[in-house]
Amino acid sequence: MLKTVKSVPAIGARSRSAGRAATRQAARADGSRANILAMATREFSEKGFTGARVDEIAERIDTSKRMIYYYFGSKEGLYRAVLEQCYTQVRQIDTSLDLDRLAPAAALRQLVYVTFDYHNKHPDFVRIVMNENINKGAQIGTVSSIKTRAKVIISMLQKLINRGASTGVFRADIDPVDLHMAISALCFYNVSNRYTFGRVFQRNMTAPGALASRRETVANIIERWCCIKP
Amino acid sequence: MLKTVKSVPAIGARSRSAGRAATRQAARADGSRANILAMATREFSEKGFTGARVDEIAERIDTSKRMIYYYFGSKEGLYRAVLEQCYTQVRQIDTSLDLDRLAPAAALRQLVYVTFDYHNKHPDFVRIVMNENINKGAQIGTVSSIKTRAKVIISMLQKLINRGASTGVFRADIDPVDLHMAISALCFYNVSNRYTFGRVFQRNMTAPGALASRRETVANIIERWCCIKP
Amino acid sequence: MLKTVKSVPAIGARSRSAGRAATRQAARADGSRANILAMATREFSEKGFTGARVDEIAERIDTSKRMIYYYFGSKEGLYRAVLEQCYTQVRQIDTSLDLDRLAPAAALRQLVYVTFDYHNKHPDFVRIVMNENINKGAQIGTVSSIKTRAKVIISMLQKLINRGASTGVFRADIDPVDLHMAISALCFYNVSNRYTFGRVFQRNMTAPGALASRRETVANIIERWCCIKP
Amino acid sequence: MLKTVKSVPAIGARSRSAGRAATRQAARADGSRANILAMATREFSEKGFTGARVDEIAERIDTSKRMIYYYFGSKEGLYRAVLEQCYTQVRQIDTSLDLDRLAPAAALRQLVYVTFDYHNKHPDFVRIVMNENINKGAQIGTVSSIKTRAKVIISMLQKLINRGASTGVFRADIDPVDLHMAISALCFYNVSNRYTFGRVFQRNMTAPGALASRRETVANIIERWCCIKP
DNA sequence: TATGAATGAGCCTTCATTCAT
DNA sequence: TATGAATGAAGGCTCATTCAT
Repeated sequence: MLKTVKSVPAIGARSRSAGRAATRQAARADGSRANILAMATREFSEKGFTGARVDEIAERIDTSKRMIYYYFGSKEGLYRAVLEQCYTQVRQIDTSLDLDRLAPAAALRQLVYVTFDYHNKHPDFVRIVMNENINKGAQIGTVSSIKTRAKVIISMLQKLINRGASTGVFRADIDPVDLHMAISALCFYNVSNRYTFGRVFQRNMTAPGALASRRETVANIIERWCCIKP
Repeated sequence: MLKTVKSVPAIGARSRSAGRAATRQAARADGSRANILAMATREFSEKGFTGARVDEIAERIDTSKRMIYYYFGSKEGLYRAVLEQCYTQVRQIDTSLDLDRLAPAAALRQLVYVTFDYHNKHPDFVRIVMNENINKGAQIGTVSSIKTRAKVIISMLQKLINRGASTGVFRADIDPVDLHMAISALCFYNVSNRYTFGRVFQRNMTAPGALASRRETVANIIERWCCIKP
Repeated sequence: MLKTVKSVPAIGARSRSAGRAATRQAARADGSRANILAMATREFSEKGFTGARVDEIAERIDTSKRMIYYYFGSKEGLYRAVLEQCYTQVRQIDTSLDLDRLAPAAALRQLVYVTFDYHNKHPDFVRIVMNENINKGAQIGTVSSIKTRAKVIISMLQKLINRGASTGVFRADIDPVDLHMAISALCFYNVSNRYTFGRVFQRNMTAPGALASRRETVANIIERWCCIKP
Repeated sequence: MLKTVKSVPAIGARSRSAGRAATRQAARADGSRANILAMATREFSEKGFTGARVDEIAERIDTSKRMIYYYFGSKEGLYRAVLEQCYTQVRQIDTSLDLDRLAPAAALRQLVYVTFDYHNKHPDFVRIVMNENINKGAQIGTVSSIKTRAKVIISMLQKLINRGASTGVFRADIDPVDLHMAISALCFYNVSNRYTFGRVFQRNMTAPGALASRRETVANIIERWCCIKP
C-alpha cells in the first residue's frame, strides 16, 4: 500500500571495498552490470522503451533477470542508464577530433566526416535518441553529461568559426549551434529515416556506395554554406 | 512486433449497401471511421505503436471499442490506416506548390519554406514517421501512395534543377533525391529532435522566433548549396 | 511512464441498460461480481490484505482472474469493496433488533446476545476489521455506510439508556458510545483473540458450551454495569 | 503461510566459545541480535507477518541482512523470536503488581489500570498478537513462556477473587479466566480497534482525555461486575 | 450496427533466501 | 564473523482481442 523508493547501488559505489577478494567480486559485478547495459541498449534501440521487454533483455544475458532490478531498480532506471551511456559515448566525436591541426575548411569537412561516420556506425545511438524524442524527452533531463557536452561543442565550433572567419574563409555570421544542428540533422536523418526514405525512393541507404556518396554530399552542403568562396 | 496482415473490410466496402437509409448510415459510419482515425493518429503519434493503447483510443471516441475492430481489424490495421493517411496528407506539400511560376532560386526557397512549415504544423506526421522507422519500416510497404509521391517529387525537383541549371543559376550536378533528402533532413530534425536537442542546448525549439530564424537558415543552407553564386 | 487512472464500472451502473437480453447479461455480470466478492472476502479474511493472493481468489471462481481487475480495478479496490460489504452487512445487528418491544434490562441483554452471536457467526467480519486496523485504517475512510451506522447505533442506544434511566432501572450516566464499545470489545475479543487466548489458557473458544457460557458472562457484565440494582 | 520450523542456532548458543575475545564478540553479537529483534518487532508490528519485508528490517539495522539469517534462520524464525519476546515482556504486568498489599476492590482497580496502561504503552504488543491471530495462531504454540504465565495469572486472580469473596466484597462465582478475558478484551480493543472504531464514531482514541476516561470506565465495568455492592 | 462482459498471454516487479569470498 | 552479488518463484497488473446478445 505504501510504495517506498529503494536505493540502488550507485555506479562505482563498490570501489570502497578493499582487498583482493572484494576486488574480484566487484569486477564480476561490473561485468554483469556492463553486460546488462549492453544488451539493454540493443533491446531498447530495437524496440523503443515501451516495445522493449525486460524478459528479453534477461534472456540474452548470462545473469538472471532479477539482476536488472538489483542494479537498475526498474525498466525506466535501466533505460536511463542506457541513455546516459549513449550520451557519454557520443562525446568521442568531440574528443577524437583535433580541429586545430587542420586548415579551417579541411577541419570543417573532417568534422562532418567524423559525425557522419559516428551515426552510421552507431545506429543504436540514433534509435535511442529517436525513442527519447518519442517519449518527449522524459529522461534526457537526468543525463548529467549533456551540459558539459553542449559547452564543449559550442566552444569547439566557435573557435573553428572564428579561425575561419579571421582568415576570410568562412562567413562570420555562422552560429555554432546552428552549425551543429545542420550537421547533426543531415547525419542523423540518414540513419533515422533509413527505412521510410529508403522505401519511398527505392534506395538502399546502407549500401557502402550510397553512404560514401551521401557523406560527400553532406560535407559539400556544410562547406558551401560556411565558406565564402567554395 | 508487427505481425501478419489480416484481411479487413476495405475502405468503402460498406458503401455497396444502397438506399437512402444506408447512405445515412454510411455517413455516420464514415464519421466514426474518420473519428477513430483522428484519435488513433493522436495516440500513435504520442506514444508510438507499442506505447499506444487501444483502450485509450476507444475512450476518446464516442463509439465503442468494438468499432475499432470492425473498421480496422486490429491495432496494426488501425496503425496502417493512420500511416496511410499521414503519407496521403503530406502530399499537399507537393500539390500546394507551383514552382514554375517563380524564378528558380525563389522557387527553391519557397520549397524549403513550405516543407519547413509543414513539418512544424504537423508534428504528428513527423512522430508517426519516426515511429515507423523505430519499427524498421514494417508497415511502410503497405502504403500505396508512396510510389506515386516519389515520382511526383523527383520530377518536380528535376524540372526545377534543370530550369536553374539552364539559366546558370544552379549547379548542374544536384541530384533531385539528394536535394529532397537534404531539405527533409533539415526540416524533419527540427521537429523530431526537438526534445533532446532543446534540452542539450537549452533552446526552446518551438518558440516563434527560433522557428523563423531556423527557417531562414535552412533556406540559406539549401540555396548556397544549389546556387553557383549565392 | 504516465500512469493513468482508469474508470471502473460502478456498482449498479449497468441497470440503465434496458431489454431482456441486456438484463440477462447484467444479471450474469452481477453474479460474477458477487461471486468474486464472496471469494475475496474469504481470502482477505483468511490471510489479511498483504497475505491474500489475487491468483488464489481467481482460482476459486469460475470467471477468470482478469475479471477481478475489470470489476474492481486493483487488489486494493477489491479489498475496499469487501470492507464496504462487511460494514454494510453488520448493520443487520441494528436492523434485526426491536428494543422498544422489550423492557430496558431485557432489551440490553437482547442487544448483547445478538451482537455476540453476530461476531461468532461472522468471523470473516471480525478478521477483516482486524486486518483493517493492522493497516491503520487505510481504507475505512472510503466506506460510506459507516457514518449512517454510527448515528443509528448511538440514537438507538441513547433511546434505550433514556428509557431505562427514566424508569430507574439504568444509571443515567452511561454514554452510548462507551456502552457500544464495551459490548463490541467483549464480543469481538472472543473471536479475534481466539487462537492466542485459547492457546495460553488451553480453552477451546469455539466449543458450543464455552460460547454459551461466555455469552451469558458478557451479558452479565454489561447488565451489572448499566443497571442500578442488578 | 507459515511453513515448516527449521532448526536455527539457539539463543545463547554462540556463548559457548570461550576467552575474552569471544566474550567481546558475543557482546557485540548480542547487541546485533537485540537490535535486529527490536527493528523486526517494529516492522512486524506495523505491517503484519506477510506485509513485513526482510529487506526493510535489514535496512534499519547497522549489520547486514545476512545476519538476520545467521541469528534467526528465516523470516519465520525472526517472527517467532519477536512473538516470544512480546509474551515475555507482557509478564511485567503480573510481576509489577502486588495485589496482596491492597484491599480487594482497590486491587482489582489497580489490576485494570496496569493492564490498560500496558496495552496503551505497547501497541506493538497488541498488533503482534492481532497478527498472530490473523495467522490463526500458527506460531503461538512455540512460545514457551505462555504456560507459566497462564498459571501465574490464574493463581493470582483466584487468590484475589477468594480474598474478596471471603470478605463479602466480591461475588464468589467469578471465574479467574473469565475475569482475565474481560479485562483483556476491554483493554485490548481500545488499542486494537483504534482505527476503525475511531473513524466510525469520530473519536480520537489516543487523546489523553479519552484514554483517562476510558480507563475509568473499564475499571467501573469490571468493578461493578465483581463487587456485590458497588 | 452496436456493446458490455470476458479472456489468455505476458509484462514489470518483488520476495525470501543462498552463494562466493 | 561478515558482506555484496545473485536467484527461482511468484505477485499484481495490463494488453489486444473475442464472445454473447
